[in-house]
Amino acid sequence: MATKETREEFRVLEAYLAKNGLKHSKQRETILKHFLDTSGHMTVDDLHRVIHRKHPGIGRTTIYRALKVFVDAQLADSIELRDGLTRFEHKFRHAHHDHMICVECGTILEFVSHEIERLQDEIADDYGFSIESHRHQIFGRCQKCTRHAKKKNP
Amino acid sequence: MATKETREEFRVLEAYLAKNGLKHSKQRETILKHFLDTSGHMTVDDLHRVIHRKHPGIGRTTIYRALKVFVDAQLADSIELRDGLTRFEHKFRHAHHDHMICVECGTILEFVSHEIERLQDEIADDYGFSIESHRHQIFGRCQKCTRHAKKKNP
DNA sequence: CTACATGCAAAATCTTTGCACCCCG
DNA sequence: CGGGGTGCAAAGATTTTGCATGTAG
Repeated sequence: MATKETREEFRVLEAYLAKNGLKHSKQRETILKHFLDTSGHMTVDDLHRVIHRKHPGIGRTTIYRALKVFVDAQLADSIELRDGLTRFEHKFRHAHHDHMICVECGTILEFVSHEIERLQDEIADDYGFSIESHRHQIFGRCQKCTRHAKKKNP
Repeated sequence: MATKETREEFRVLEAYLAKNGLKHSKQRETILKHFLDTSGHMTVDDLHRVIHRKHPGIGRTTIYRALKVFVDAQLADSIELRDGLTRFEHKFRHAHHDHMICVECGTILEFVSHEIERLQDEIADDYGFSIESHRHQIFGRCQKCTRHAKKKNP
């Protein structure tokens, strides 16, 4: 587990707080630590569960608010799949990508295609549309679940 | 406004109901008529507002349930943007497409790119992932709103 | 007559807010 | 000390469910 000192993300957060007249707080630091130490695409509940074990004093509300700050500070990205839950992933030094989601086991794969991004820009251009962001999600079955399905229903 | 008789969608619904042991109902027919006569990407509330004016007896719940049936019957597609509302669009004889959403005025443009779909299939293939569906949404400013923005902040 | 359909109200779910209290700077 | 931060409970918002009643087949 990386310590506070080894992670530039803490400095980024401090800088963001300072620039916006916000204050440092023990809770936000704790939440950031756990956010960074949790891999993948976590929901507020995932994070709350983990944090609450060690820090029963930190409530869900604070986690919601902290994550909003992290997103604004460019440390986190929020993504929404089809289950109504907002998930968060690391953004700092994590290049843009899109997602493939297994409807069977919930695994989330990341993919990038500069080709697709280029075509997307072209299309937007044709419409005179200026892109601000996008999301491209593919739902289906991952390799493992596809194999299982074949075994069960050949 | 097309009448019931001129629209094959009613026959598709009947067929679906029959095949699944469901019953015909006046309400579902009314909802389908208004769904078909409403263009674009409507929320349950949009539809309810319109229908309730003429048929105060039809409640939101019934509209929710009817739309679920329409989706199963392949007459409608549900889409979710970023505002937490589920929208519905016509699917029957309406080819697959994706969406560009103006964050300023809410306009929704549709686009298709066989190139992108092909690349998408290729990528999924590389991962051994079998696609079931996808959504590709581009957020930004439409031509009109881009022009306005330029005028205001040149 | 049986099973599906409907409509109201209540429940469920995720997220945001109000408010009193706390703590950083 | 003043203004942001926190945490609990309550409020919001959208969609689903329970239940008594209606009605298609």
